[in-house]
Amino acid sequence: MTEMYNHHVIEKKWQKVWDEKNPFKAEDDYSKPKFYALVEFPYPSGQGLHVGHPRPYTALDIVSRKRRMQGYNVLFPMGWDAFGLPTENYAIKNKIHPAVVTKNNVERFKNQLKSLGYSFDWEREVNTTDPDYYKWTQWIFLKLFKAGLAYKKEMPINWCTSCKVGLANEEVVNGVCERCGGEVVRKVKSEWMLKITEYADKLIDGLNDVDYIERVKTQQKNWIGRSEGAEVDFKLKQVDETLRVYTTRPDTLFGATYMVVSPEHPLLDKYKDLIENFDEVVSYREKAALKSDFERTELVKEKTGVCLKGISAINPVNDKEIPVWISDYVLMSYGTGAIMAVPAHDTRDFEFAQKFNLPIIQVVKSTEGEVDLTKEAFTDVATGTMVNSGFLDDLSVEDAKEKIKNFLEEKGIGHRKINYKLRDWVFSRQRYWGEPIPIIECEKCGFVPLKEEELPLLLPEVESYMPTDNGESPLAAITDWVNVKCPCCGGDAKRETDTMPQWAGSSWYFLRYTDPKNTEALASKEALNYWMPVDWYNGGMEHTTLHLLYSRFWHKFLYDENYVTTPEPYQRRTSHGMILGENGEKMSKSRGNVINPDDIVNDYGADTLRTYEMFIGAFDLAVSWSENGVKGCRRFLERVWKLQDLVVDGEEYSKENETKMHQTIKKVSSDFESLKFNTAIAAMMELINVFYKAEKLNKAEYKTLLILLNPVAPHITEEIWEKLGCEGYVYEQTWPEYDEEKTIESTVEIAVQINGKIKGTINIAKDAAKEDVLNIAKEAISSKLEGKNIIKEIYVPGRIVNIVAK
RNA sequence: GCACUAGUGGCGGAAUUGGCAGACGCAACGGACUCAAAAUCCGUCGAGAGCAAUCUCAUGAGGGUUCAAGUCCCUCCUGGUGCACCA
Repeated sequence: MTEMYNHHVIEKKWQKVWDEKNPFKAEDDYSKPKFYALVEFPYPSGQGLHVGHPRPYTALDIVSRKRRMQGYNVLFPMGWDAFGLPTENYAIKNKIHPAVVTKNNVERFKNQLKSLGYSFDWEREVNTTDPDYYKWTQWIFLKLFKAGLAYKKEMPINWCTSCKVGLANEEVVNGVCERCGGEVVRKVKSEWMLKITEYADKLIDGLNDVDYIERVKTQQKNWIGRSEGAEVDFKLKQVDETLRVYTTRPDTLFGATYMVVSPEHPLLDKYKDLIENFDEVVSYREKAALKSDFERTELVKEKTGVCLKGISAINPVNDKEIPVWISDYVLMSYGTGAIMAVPAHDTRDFEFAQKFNLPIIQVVKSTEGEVDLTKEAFTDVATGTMVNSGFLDDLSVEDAKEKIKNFLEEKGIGHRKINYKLRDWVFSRQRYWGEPIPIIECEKCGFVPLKEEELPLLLPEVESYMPTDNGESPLAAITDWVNVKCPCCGGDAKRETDTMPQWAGSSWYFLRYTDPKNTEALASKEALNYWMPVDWYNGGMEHTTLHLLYSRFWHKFLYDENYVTTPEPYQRRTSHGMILGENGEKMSKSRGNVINPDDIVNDYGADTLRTYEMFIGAFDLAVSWSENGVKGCRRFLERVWKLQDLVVDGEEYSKENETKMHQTIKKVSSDFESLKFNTAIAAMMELINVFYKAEKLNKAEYKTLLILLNPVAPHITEEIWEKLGCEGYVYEQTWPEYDEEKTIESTVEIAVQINGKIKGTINIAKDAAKEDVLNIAKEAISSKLEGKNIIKEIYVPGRIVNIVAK
């Protein structure tokens, strides 16, 4: 009898071996085939590792370990996305420097990750808060600035009227401040913006050349929201002024019965003397300022608005006078901040028109029957034909769009316009714990970038990390840091005191891993040329639209500037689902359903935790935690361990197990590649069930099992390998091959149906002729065919026979 | 609200992409071992009817296409993620 499986001893022992031998180090030998596996680096929060973290990490650890056994030079790095709000808030509350908080949190995270036995190359660890790192974050910003992609603009921020500080969206709960419950309003502030919209088309087109899961591509495209429409100028009746609108349905211009402008539209202040009810406008605007964009555009809510008295517009195609309204469902941030309303063919306009009794004119009819415009708008483009539209009548919607666009351009009252839902990236934060923006503002010279040799611009020490009560960052209070001489003219100037958002550091970290200690460049051309692109990047679905787009944008910019060598940063992108609490809800302290991975590692072992997280369910779906499931995986590993009692000599697979061995190798190999870890593990469970049934296995079979299981459970498999007296280590073995011929059983069992219902099964040779199979099948169910007429006989080779009979 | 996504036994989930629904695991139940319990091992395990062979129903609900539907189409219901200053 072999001794008990003691995970405490075994896991420590092998982690020590890996630390000393460092076998998972990525080599700088650029002649080997490379594989770059990347997981999203964590934010080192004060709570320590969450059981959600090991899910993606284990997945790519499995792939990385397998690739090494397949002969690749693998880069599988880890680092820390350590700037951020929670650390700063913790620092404010406990009066500890955020750098100290970060250091402690990183240490804890690192120990936890090491206890899980990941094959990270720790020599390439990066930390976004390290000045040697953020020097290059600032450097990229300067490049963006010099390329004209960074600019300042007045933008609204969330402002707590009671704390008198700017708040992150997350800190605003139901319109009030999360800390004090005070009222939150939008306050306008001049902020740094990055022109991601300039890369909108490239970000869409680039998706054709990468291998992302389909829903990630779809979601990115929808987020960018490219739409082809037209801008149309409407003249105001009372003054010589045009009101420009953006529309995706210029074909419906004849149906425009009123206009709506955003409450923030500049035209309102310009003509406030003309607007007889301007006080109503002002009070409406104040109410709108309290709502977020997404509250404003909610369809279910009752539409509100104010009709401007004293101002009206002229529809340019039929010269009809139409009223102008303001309403909060029109956003200043999309299009021109003004729309032409066509209530007959737009849902929101329809609701608005019904509420305020505005005329609804049909200009599109359906080719598939009557349209009832008293109930809802008719928005179907595919079956639409134009009516009541002068020269557009009888055209299809598609043709009408083309004709009216040409018409607008000929008459000079409008033009084609492509619009994006994507907005430029608000890059300023009025916070301490972020990268300082390396810009000096001089009254004479404007915005002056710091010289590159002055980077990194270090975060200065401050008394308090709390934002100041005029909405500036804490840096603004350090006058001797803020007040500098202009590098251009030598006159008095001031530093930018806003810092960068957390997204900045994570937008290029994958480049730094290729050459993390380089002091001359963000990474050397040679390193980038060899390692990039990332071959496989896994991360959460929640990062699909922000982090993934931001980092692709920066990468594309760096490519255009010739600093990186590939147009796309990531060749393949996959996503994992969340791990929920036992009750099926998101894990959180307040719900009391948080599982600490340290406890699982201690009670069951890292190998069990890894196996369980891979076995728990479909990798891309959210799953609930189950302690009993953990036990089941521990039991599986114990059974693998106890196979030691059954092993007999044998250099080759035994005859009776040969097919099963080859099937398992095939299944596990392909399932690891397609993220089906749960079925890969199930296949290995089936295999050991076969061994137990036979009450024996030979050494060759055991060794193959250990290699297949090693990426999932690296500690226990090394230990058994050693106990078996095998040479070397599992991690340096070659990944097993399978023979397709040997995965196929000589006979197959197939089902026999009558009219699609199963009536029995038959065993046939795998290559039996159709005639023979049908005869055997009919023989097998002859009693049930009696008195029936056979109409049709279907045979799907290796699958099923279906007899259609009456 | 908009975008994406999912719904299968008591539970987590499989199903070669239109071909035997429930692999594998958990829980439960019965048995062996034990003074006993745990662990372990063996067995049963979607629902209903029947002594039984067997039959009927069953993949969120309803309809459709097909020899055949968890898988394809239409309508509806419910859950998850994101919504730009959490990351």
